[in-house]
Amino acid sequence: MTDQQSNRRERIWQVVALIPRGRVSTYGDVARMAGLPGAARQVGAALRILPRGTRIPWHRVLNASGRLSLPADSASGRRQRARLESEGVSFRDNGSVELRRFGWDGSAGSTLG
DNA sequence: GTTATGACGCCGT
DNA sequence: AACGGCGCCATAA
Repeated sequence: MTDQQSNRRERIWQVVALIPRGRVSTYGDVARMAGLPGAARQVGAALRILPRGTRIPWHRVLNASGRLSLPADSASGRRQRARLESEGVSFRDNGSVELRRFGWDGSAGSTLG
């Protein structure tokens, strides 16, 4: 693996690290913010391999529909939801989240759901 | 080099 | 709204 590729991974982590507590983003947006438009799947792959106990707020990344991409019944899925709720993020009955997306600058104010 | 496989996303039906 | 199909990008087999 070239350093380009590990840089790509680290760039993704770096972007995710910027998502403030209580806010969320999407795989696609993270990819774009990392300068990797269209590489949404790579964001998921990068988050999947995070070491245990990482400080990267991986749980703040949702899919474009505003829902968890992790199976809701899985251990990590429940962990993700619990962490989000502990940050004040609330969910609808359908599983979509009710919070604003973290985006570029102040322009991020759209409601997801 | 080819073919699966995914924490994805968009569009048409 | 739900589903399926296809594109996308990197890895693994």
